[in-house]
Amino acid sequence: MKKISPNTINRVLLYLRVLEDLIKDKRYLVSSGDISRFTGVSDVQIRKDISSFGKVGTPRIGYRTIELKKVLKDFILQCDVVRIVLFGVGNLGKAILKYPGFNKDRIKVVAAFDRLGSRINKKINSVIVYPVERAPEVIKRLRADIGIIAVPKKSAQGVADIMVLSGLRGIVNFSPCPINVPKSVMVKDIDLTIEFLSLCCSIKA
Amino acid sequence: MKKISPNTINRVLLYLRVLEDLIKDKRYLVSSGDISRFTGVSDVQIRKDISSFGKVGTPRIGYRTIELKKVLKDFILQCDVVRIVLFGVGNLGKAILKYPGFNKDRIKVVAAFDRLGSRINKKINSVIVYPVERAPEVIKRLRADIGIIAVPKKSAQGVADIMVLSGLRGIVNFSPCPINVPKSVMVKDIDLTIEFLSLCCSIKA
DNA sequence: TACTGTGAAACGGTTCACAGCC
DNA sequence: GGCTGTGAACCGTTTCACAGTA
Repeated sequence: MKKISPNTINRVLLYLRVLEDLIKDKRYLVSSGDISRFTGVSDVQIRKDISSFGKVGTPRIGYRTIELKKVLKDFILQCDVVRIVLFGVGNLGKAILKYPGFNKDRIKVVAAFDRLGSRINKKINSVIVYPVERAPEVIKRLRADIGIIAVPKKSAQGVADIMVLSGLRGIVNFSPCPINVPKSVMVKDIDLTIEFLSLCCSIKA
Repeated sequence: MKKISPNTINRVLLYLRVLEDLIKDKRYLVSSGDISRFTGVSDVQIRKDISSFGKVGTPRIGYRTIELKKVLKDFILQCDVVRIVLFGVGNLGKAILKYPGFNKDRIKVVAAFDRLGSRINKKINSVIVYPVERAPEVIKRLRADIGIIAVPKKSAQGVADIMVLSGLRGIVNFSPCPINVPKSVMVKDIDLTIEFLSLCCSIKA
């Protein structure tokens, strides 16, 4: 069992998505070239990624979709469902609660938290909004894995602290500032401003 | 003039943000160690990044914030304001239109587009929603640089085609499928589902 | 022929170690 | 001492070239 890099994980998740679509369309064979066309990843890269999990394809034929899906899933995703909690039910938070792409991938927002009294105890898309104080208790009870920070900048670190205390092991941080957490907690920053500015710079080049 | 990688661009944008805060606080000197603490980037990396733009710091003292800001800005961001257009005014689109972080960084959403009659000709946060058909004309008139795809998966490629035709050179794609565009157009995919699943996998490791 | 699998080479980015400077 | 700047070493990832196979 070797360590597999975040980059590879992302790519494999793309392959899995393609495989699921193919299987739904009753296609049972696929080549690395096909997957390349669907994902934009080069075919060599795809073969390298897959071969690191064992020999699963057959030369001249390709990969059997169902088998490949099973192999990739076993290595990548032992968890059946991802339970996430949301901090901050503003515009962005609400959009996440209503995001339609999660269901089919077994991602489930199990609770939301906010400080504003007017938002608390409401249900949004059948997710209950709790006061922040109840976070540790609720998170432990619902056994959430990952938390989303969708609060204003100045509250971000405080929320992150609560998340760590509550036992979350992964954080997606939408706030435009880096947060400080123990190394054991994985953080993924998604900073919209930086993304736009960065893209803008790349264009000029 | 050397090429500078997207990674570096992202880091430099972080430095710039820190510098602006420091200058606002009337701090005129800063060391790479300081910036490291604020951004999480290692101090050596920071010095490497900065030194690729010339010798701007002074040993024993550090960098002068105002000067450094100017140097970085000149290399990174010649554009004064980024004009973006939004395709798809659903939950996510609305959240983007209301995102508060853009103003201070001179990112401006100049127009939005949708197919739904009920959304068209409304103003959201003082941005007008046009019918998709008018996109090429409006985009050219407003001289937008970058477009956002916030439409359902099945419409994503069609919207991307319109964007390319309209002359946009950068696309931020929130839809969960890769889009096909000429190499001259820069694409940044932000796939929420993949992000969550990926984080989940990293946790298990 | 058309595909997978893989060792080797090439590349790019990060870290290290230290020179230079005040 | 404390800081910047930089060539060299290091590491991981991607690409190349090709062996192997039905």
